[in-house]
Amino acid sequence: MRLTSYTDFTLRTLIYLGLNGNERATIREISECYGISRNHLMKIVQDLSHQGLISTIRGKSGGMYLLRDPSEINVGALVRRTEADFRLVECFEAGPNGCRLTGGCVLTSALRDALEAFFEVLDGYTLADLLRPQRNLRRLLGMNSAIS
Amino acid sequence: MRLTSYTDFTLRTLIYLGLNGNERATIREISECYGISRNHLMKIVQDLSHQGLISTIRGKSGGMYLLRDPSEINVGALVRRTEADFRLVECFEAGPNGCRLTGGCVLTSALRDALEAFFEVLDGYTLADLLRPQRNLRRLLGMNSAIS
DNA sequence: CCAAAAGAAGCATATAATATGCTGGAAACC
DNA sequence: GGTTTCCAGCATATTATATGCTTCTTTTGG
Repeated sequence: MRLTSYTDFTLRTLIYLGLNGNERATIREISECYGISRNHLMKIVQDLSHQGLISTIRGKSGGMYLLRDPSEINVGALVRRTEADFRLVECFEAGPNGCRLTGGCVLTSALRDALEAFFEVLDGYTLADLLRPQRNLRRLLGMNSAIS
Repeated sequence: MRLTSYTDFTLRTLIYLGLNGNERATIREISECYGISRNHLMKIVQDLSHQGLISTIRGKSGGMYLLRDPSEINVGALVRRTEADFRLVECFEAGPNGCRLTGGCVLTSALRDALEAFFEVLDGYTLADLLRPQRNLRRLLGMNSAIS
């Protein structure tokens, strides 16, 4: 019962960019700030770019920045996308080799409901909510105290 | 975002035993019925035994059976126990190498709330609820139509 | 009493998902 | 033109989990 670090890093990257305002941030900069793998972050950044959430610019003095207002980026929707595998139990996919109880078992629907409840909570948050303690977060990341 | 098959098998074993009434069931019997590993099931059975949910009897004509009424076995409580690792994201454990945002980040509490919502749904179910379509389930498992 | 059936326990190995690394390429800027 | 940065694909490492193996103890039926 855990999310992938892919999801974790996706959220943290968006937080970074949200705090960074209009400045461009590079993959190297973010990966070093959080102490995470540059390669891994690269794929995350590409996904965010394909989703239209950020703009990436190559070359010297390149980098990335948020394309949308933080209040328009919903956390639940984001996690649903980054977290690919929601098969809580084997029987979620009723294949030919599935559980013999498939079709009569209440457990599957109970777990689906529980998962839905999980996401409904996250649906109540946007990136803007995560950025709320802005001054404090910027300090924690060692950003300049002036907000752009 | 998935549960371990350990949790899955635990629930399925309890369903089997619930349907099996007062009869003794062996590990071999259950593992063959569901097509799962006997070794893995052995550990699950031992855990269930240690938790006091089932009684196990060694030797010829041995086996196991439920000790408690299905309505007293809560699904949420069960999953909380079998699922050991709830560290949704790295920052759940605020170690020395943790995320730099620890302490100011709203994400952690959002995820905790979401996890709580997940379990609250499961807390609403007992094993008895899972056994409700009893006749149908017994047929799916190829059990005798007479209920003990 | 003995042999077979069944669970107990510990350790070793396999599998699969995920994360990380590496190499080469292409765009943008100075 | 060279350096910086993102892009893309593939290869490897890591980790959690699941499975397998061996030996032992208990129980019962013959």
